[in-house]
Amino acid sequence: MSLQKSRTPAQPEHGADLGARKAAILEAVVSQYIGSAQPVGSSAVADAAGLSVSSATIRAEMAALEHDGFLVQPHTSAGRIPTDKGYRYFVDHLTQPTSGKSPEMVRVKRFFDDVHGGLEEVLERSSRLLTEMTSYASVVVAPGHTSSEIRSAQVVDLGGGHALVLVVLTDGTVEKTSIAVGDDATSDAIAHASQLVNDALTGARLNAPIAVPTSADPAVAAVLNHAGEAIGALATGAASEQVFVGGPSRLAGAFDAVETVRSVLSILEQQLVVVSLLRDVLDAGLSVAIGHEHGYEPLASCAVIVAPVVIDDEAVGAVGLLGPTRMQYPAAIAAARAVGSELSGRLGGRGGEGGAA
Amino acid sequence: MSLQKSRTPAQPEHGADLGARKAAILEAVVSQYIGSAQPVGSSAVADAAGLSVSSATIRAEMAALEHDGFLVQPHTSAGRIPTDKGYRYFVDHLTQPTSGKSPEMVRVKRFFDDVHGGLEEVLERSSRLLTEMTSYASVVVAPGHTSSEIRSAQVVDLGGGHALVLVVLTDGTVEKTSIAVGDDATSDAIAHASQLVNDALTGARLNAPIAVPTSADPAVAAVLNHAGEAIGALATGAASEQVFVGGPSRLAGAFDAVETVRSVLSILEQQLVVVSLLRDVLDAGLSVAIGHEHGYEPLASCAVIVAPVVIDDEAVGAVGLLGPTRMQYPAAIAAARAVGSELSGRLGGRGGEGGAA
DNA sequence: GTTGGCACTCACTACACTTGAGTGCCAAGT
DNA sequence: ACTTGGCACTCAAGTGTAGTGAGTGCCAAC
Repeated sequence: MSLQKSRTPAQPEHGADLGARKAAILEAVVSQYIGSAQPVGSSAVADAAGLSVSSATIRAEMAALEHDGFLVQPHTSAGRIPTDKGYRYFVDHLTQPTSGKSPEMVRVKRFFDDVHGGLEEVLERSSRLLTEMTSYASVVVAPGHTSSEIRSAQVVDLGGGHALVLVVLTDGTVEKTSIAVGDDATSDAIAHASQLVNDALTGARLNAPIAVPTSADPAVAAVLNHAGEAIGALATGAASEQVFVGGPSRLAGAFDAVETVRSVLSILEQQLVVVSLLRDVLDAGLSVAIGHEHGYEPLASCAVIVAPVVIDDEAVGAVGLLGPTRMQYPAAIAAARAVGSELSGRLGGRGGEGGAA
Repeated sequence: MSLQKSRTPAQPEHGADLGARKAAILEAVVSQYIGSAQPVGSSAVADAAGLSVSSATIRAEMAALEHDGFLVQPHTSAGRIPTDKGYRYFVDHLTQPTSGKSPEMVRVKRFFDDVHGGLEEVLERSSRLLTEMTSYASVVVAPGHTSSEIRSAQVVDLGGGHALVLVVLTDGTVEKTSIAVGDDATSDAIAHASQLVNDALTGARLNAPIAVPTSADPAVAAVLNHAGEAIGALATGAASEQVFVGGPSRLAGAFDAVETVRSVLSILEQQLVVVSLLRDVLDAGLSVAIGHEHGYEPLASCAVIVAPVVIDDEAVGAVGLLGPTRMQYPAAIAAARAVGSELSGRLGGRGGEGGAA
């Protein structure tokens, strides 16, 4: 019943609380299973692992690993498969934390050097980059604009009794809503209102209460009234994050049960769920959540890798990867971290782009 | 060897060129197969169809239908399955073209009455509506802005040597790019440039060559230069359509081969391919393309339903549904048509929204 | 032209049997 | 106290044989 450090007091251990040999065996099982998706038997481990012990010894160790919850057998006469706990140990202890200049880092860096364009484009292409590098589904959650400052605000006459309210933020994004102003609003009144709105709002913050000006001219006042409502709606709307999901089709190949595929895909379609999933994982202080570790039952056979997007020491967004529990953790983690940190640099450095044309 | 009208010269036919009874049998097979996904046998047809003939007669007719390419047998002792040609006949002749006020029409109309918001939101929610009504994957291709007129154009200083060029179009959409203007561009110079750009561009059309003004002031001229390039890029960018894909997870359940699911999903992720698929089908004058009828091999087991979005007698966009060949054609067609036409009305009527708050 | 009857085909299931991968245990060796 | 080879045991997967039943095609009779 003793789970932790026990049973291997004399071994020269450097793995952690598992004993070097058990750790090596666990690693062999996990890597082989990740590669083949087939249960791994004792002789396969004996052949592969650097240990020079017989399969019988390995069998004994594997039995212990199973007893301790790191491995399971699908049926009596089969090899072993890692449990969530087994994968967890693998990522925590058996994976060296991205030694220096990983190839992923290099590739991501080069990619970001080449990308130009607006915020949305950068985010979307980041997500595509992630799925291409890892062949898992990727998620990029963009920071909301809670703390952004308004650079410019306008009301543009669209004709036909309608106008567009648009607000430019310091990070280079534009929020807009169209409003009905009624046929009697002259374009002069709209232009006047626009001027007032711009003067009043420039420099304000979206998350602070916003004071919309009034006017003595009733026509202008009417427009201002509509615009005020619209801006209020914009402020709440802009606070919510944008989500970019990339490469869900990659998941279809990862599972063999169609039902699993369906439920996982349908989760990915619900952006709110995805966002809170990532947030939950980050809040729990994890960068990897395996199987049941995140509470989302439909994703029980998935692992989630998350890396925060950090600006000024504050996590404002996240990038994530979603794949089967038997996923290529080292590469995937490296990729997610690299993209997360590059994105942090890019977004933190400045508005969020790199020049047109 | 004679395919068309023959062999049933004496029958009171109103089906078309197949004979009323064959048509009824074909219809029974198709509907039952759509429902059950199981091959349909002669006795099942005899029970279901309104015909009062024995299964032996039905067998003979079914053999003829198979000979003519409307049905196939998966193996000798199985029932029959419709071919692409069989489905085609079903949709063309055995489906009354949306008699008046279909429930789909009603639901779509009510939906559009309730939806408010900007163009993108309307499109996205349309796509969601479609997949919810039909449980197939939906595609909404929004019109490009080729013929839209510019309502307003501005350059907004973002600070840090960057600025945002934004163009508001009559349809209420906003196109934007950020540009690097260099640290020496004063906010006065940018404001001045913005004024010039707005004066020059308001009323112009994006698809016409755009003349960007110049200025004697070198600082302003530099900004104008950058803005000019950006606007050129915007014009080409804005011409391309926006694509909204909804509910791809619905496809996972529709096929049992994982490989099919994967390839179909990956097609759906390539927006360019989706757009040309819809365009091809429309150009061929079809509203339904079944199996191999569209040339896209990976979608050979899919059917595509398309309805154009028409403004001023010109097809500027499209809505589509993608499902297995054994799909609920009547309902799906009705839904696509309804959404297509409502969308046409909405977009054609005016900028593209319905008032905020 | 329709129908009931009938022989035939063939996927599917069940069952028994074999095979082989893999285990757990144990007694002997270091 | 570990390690190891040996051995009995388990069980999924593959193979061969029947039996079953859905469904067909054909044909003679109506």
